[in-house]
Amino acid sequence: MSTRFDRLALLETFVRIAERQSLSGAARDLGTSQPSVSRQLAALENRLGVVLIRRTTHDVTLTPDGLELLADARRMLGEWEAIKDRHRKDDALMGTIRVIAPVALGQSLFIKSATHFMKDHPDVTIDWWLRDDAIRFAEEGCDCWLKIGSVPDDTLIVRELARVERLVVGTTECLAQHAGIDLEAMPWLTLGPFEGNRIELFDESGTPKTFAVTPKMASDNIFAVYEAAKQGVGIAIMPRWFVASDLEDGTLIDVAPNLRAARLPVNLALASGTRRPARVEQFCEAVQDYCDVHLRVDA
Amino acid sequence: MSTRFDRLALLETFVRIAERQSLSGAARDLGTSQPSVSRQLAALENRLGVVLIRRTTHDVTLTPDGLELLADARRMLGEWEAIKDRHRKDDALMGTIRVIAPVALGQSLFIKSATHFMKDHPDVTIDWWLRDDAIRFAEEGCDCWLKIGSVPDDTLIVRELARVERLVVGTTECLAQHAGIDLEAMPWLTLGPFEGNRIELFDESGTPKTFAVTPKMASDNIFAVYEAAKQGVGIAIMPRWFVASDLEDGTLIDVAPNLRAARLPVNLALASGTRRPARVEQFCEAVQDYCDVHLRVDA
DNA sequence: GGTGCTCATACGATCAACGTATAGCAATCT
DNA sequence: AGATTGCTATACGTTGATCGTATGAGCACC
Repeated sequence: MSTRFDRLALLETFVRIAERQSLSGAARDLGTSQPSVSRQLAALENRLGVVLIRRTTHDVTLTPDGLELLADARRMLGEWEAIKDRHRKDDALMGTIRVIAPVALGQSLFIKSATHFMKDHPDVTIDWWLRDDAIRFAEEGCDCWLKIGSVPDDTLIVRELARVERLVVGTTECLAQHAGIDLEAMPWLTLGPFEGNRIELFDESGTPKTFAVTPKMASDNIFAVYEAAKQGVGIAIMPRWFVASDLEDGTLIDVAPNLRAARLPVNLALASGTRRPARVEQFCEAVQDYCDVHLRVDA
Repeated sequence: MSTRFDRLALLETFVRIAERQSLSGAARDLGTSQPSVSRQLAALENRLGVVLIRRTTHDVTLTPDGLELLADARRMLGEWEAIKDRHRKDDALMGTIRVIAPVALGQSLFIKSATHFMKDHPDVTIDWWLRDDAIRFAEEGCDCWLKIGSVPDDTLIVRELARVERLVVGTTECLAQHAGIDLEAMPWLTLGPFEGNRIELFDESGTPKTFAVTPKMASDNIFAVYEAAKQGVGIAIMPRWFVASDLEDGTLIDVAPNLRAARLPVNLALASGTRRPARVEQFCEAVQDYCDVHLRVDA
């Protein structure tokens, strides 16, 4: 019974059901009928001898077994894609890439890399989700996760893209206004997630110096901090790439050229598995190349 | 057209064809008809848009694309098995495990581990191939490769099972016969693949001493060397596990207790991939456990 | 040159998966 | 509370893809 389904298709509809949290929704996505989806799910469960999805009339939830399968299914489907891609002579990529990136980086720096990539590959769609909270990689259907700082999930493959240099910047007006004042006593603009009221900077030799500051403004949004700094409200620690043009035209200046904040690693995480679809692989390379140019360690 | 085949089944028949080097042979194995196999292969080639197997009337050869696919296909099929196994509540393993082992180890030490495993799991079949020559892992359909010395293929996952201690042994008669003679001048029985006419031994401090010997016998078979040593023909370097019982009952004795040959690593290699069938995983564990008991570093 | 094997193609037959239609059910709306 | 809407599971007839059998063609070995 039901031994004639395409097993990969079964996994495909299962993943779709899990993502849409609905059988009929998945059917619409897949361009088929709801009974067909229902049958396929039943067939998969029969083959594995496990209930994957607990379904009430209005609700659909994955069982622990289903959750476990979800990651495996996604990986296998990716590998099949990779097999297909591998034998394509023309390198016209297609399909969709799902990326999760931190908001700040995702709406400014990396989006440029992504748009370049889409221009180069017209048939590629990118799902570009910007989120700062920790993600559960196994549950989200994500091909590529950009993250600042370490990646907590050790089932993922991690590639370090860069370690961004961070420096203290402010306007000349602001500095003139507080001339002669200790760095610690300056009006600081701090970024929530990475700094508290204690700021640590390193001199050329790498020895740390901590400053206990009372921030004039604290924000969880780097653009807000950036704007405030440009308005001359205070000084802030900013990544060099973020303020590179401002440093060039003098809008902002390097307040403490001999002091630097700790470099923040920017990582790229991928689901494990030996092969990935060509579009994912090439996208990662493109991001990496972009970082090598725009986030180079000595830039 | 032909979009209704089970893609994994397609891969399955492809692998079978590649292994049997024949369409009709694969058909016999799979319990189906030859035209069906022919159609499935054609369907797979159509889907990938590549010729996988060049077939004449009497000969069947894989194209480079086909060879490339072979490894990927095997991995994917293994992962599907793993998915199935993972959800089996009963831990009754089944299926067949293909193992390639060196002749000497495979016919004596490891075979015991394998038979134990088969007793524990009645529905598991083991293909037990003993070969000393280098194998092309990608081409052979092998789940688990036991090997002495390093594994040349870096696409494989390698686990070191043990580093076997090797010592110089001989009979008391043989020693008495050549009493007072230099170790170098003794009648040596050497094992081709690992020793030439220059033998290197290490003292307790680990400093090497080389001996230029003229072997009384050289063989590529450790059992031949072993028998010759037991007959008192000469002295030989033997792994401790191989002669453990002889050392206990005095049939052979440790000729140079302060000298040891270099420990030989025994490795277990697996095809890469994130998940393997439960039977493979458990077999590897069983082998590992067996080695920990019978090949422990200090034994 | 015959024989034995190979793989590819042609042709009905079968049967599994499809879509449509229906029943049952829960939550939300009126 | 009753009506409505959306959901999933089952029943049923149909379709069409895959199947096995039969056949054709080609190479190798005797």
